[in-house]
Amino acid sequence: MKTRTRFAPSPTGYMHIGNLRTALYEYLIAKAQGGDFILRIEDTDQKRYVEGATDIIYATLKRVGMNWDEGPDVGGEYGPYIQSERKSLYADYAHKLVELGGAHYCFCSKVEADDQKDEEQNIKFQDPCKRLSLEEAKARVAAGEPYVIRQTIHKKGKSKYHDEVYGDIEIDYDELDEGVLLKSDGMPTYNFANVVDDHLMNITHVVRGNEYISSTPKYNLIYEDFGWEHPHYVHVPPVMKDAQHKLSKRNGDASFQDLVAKGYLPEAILNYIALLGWNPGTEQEIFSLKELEQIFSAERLNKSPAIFDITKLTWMNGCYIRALPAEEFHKLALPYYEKALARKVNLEFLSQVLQPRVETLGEIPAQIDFIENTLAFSNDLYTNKKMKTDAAVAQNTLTETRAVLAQAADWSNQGLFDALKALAEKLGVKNGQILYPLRIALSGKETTPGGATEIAVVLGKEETLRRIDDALAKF
RNA sequence: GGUCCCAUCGUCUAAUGGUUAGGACACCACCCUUUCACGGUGGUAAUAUGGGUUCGAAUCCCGUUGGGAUCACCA
Repeated sequence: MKTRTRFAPSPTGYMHIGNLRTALYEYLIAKAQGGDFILRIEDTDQKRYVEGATDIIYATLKRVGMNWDEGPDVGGEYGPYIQSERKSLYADYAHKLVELGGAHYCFCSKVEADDQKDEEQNIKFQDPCKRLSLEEAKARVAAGEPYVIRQTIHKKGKSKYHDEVYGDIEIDYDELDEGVLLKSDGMPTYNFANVVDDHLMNITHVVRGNEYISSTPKYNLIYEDFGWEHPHYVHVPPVMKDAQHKLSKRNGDASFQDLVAKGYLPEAILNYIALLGWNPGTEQEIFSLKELEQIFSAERLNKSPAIFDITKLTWMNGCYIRALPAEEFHKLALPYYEKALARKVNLEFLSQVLQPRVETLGEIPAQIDFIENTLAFSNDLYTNKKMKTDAAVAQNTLTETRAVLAQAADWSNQGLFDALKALAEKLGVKNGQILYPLRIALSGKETTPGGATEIAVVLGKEETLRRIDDALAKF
C-alpha cells in the first residue's frame, strides 16, 4: 500500500516551530517511501478560528518546499480537505457508531459532567445516560432535546498498540474517558474527526505529538468498533524552549515567520528542526529537503524532548549564508541596505565583505552603522597597543595616507592595499600603523567588517578623502 | 492524585553488552590576518542515582530521584 501521511493543523494562528517539524516528519515519511503528503485543515472548533491562519499555513509549507499532493486548494480524490465541510459525514458515522455499540447519546450538560469529576482523586464521569435504552435515547433526540454523542468504553483489561518511536504501549481501558465525539452543535471533536478522516483518507502513518500517546487507545477502539484497521503511529516528542517548557506561541516564542523576519533562511530553519529529535546516523549536518527525502527514516526519531537552541540555528544559518552564490546573498541583503543607507556606496563590494561576516541577515544594520555617517569618536580610539598606534602616529600617517589615496588610480581593494603597503615601507612603519588609523578615521569604530582598504572601496574615493579630512581636522 | 512517557558533555546527538564514551554548536587557546569575521589546529566538558543480571553494562531488569504528558462539547 502506498504510504500516505497528513499534516492536519487547526487554523488557530501562527505556524510554530514544533508544528512545522511535525509537518516535516510527516512529509519525509511519505516522500522517503514515494508516498503522498496530504494537507487537511481541522477547523471543527469554530470558536478558535483565526482569519488568515490557513494562508499562513499554505505560505509556510510552500516557502520551505514541502508541497502537498492533496489538500483544500489542490483537491484530491478524498476531499473535501477542510473538516467543517465534512460536517454531515461525521454525524452519519457518529450515529452509526451508536448503533454498533461504540458510542451513546448523552443529554447531560457540560457542568453536570464536570461536577462529577475529580482529577486529584481520580474520579471519572459516570455517564447516567449510558443506562438509557437506545429506543428511549432516540426518542429524546427525536423530540429535539440537545445531546452529544459520547464514546462508550465497553472493553476491560489492557489495551495495547505499537508506536514506531515509543515501542509497545499498554494502557488499561479503565483509564480511558468516555469523551464527546459529536458536540451539541453537530460538529465532531478532534477525537472523532481525526479517526474518521484518517480512515477515509487512507492515511497509513499518523504522526503527531506524544501528548496523544495515552488517548490513542480510545481511537483504536473506534477503529475496532467500525471494523477498520488503525494506521501506524509515530508519536514524536515535543520541541522545548527549556527543560520545563514547550515552545509555544502563547509564551511569545519565535515562530517560523518571526525567524524569517529576523533574517534566518527558511532552508536553514528547516534543516535545523529536522535535526531536533532526529539524526541521520552519520555525521553530516547540512541537508537540503531533497537530501532528507532520500535518507529519512522514522526509526532514527528520538524519544526525548529537544530544546530549541537558537545559537546552533544561528550557526547553521551562517553556513547557509556563506554557501549562497554571491549574487543571491546580495539580493537578500539589498532590502537591509535600503533601509539603512541613503548614501550611494559600492553595495556589490559591501556584500562581498559582509557575506562571511553575518550569520543572520538581521545583523546587517549593526554591521554597517558607520557607512551612512562616520560614528562620533574620540582621538583616544587611535591608541592600539598591538598595532603600535596612537593619536600622534595617526595624525602623521593619515596625512601621508591621504596624499597616496588622492593619487590612487586603482580604487580596488588590492590596489589600495598595495599602495598603502608601499607607503608603509617608504615611511618605515608597520602596515598596521597606516591601516588602523585609516579604519578609525573612515568608520569611527575599532572593529569593522573588512579592513581599512575594503571600507575605502565601499565608501568610494570622494567620501573616503572627505572622512580623512574630517579626521585630520580633529587633531 | 491515577495512568503513561522520558533521562549521555551547558545544548543537539552517536555508540542497540566489549570504544581512550564519538561528532556538532557554544566556550577557551593557538595559527592565518590591515581590525572583525571566514578558515585551520588543539582543549575544557557527559552516561541522574542505588541495586541487580553478566567474564564484561551508557546499553538488559528493579527501585529511587528528577522532568514531561494526560484526565475539555481544544486540537
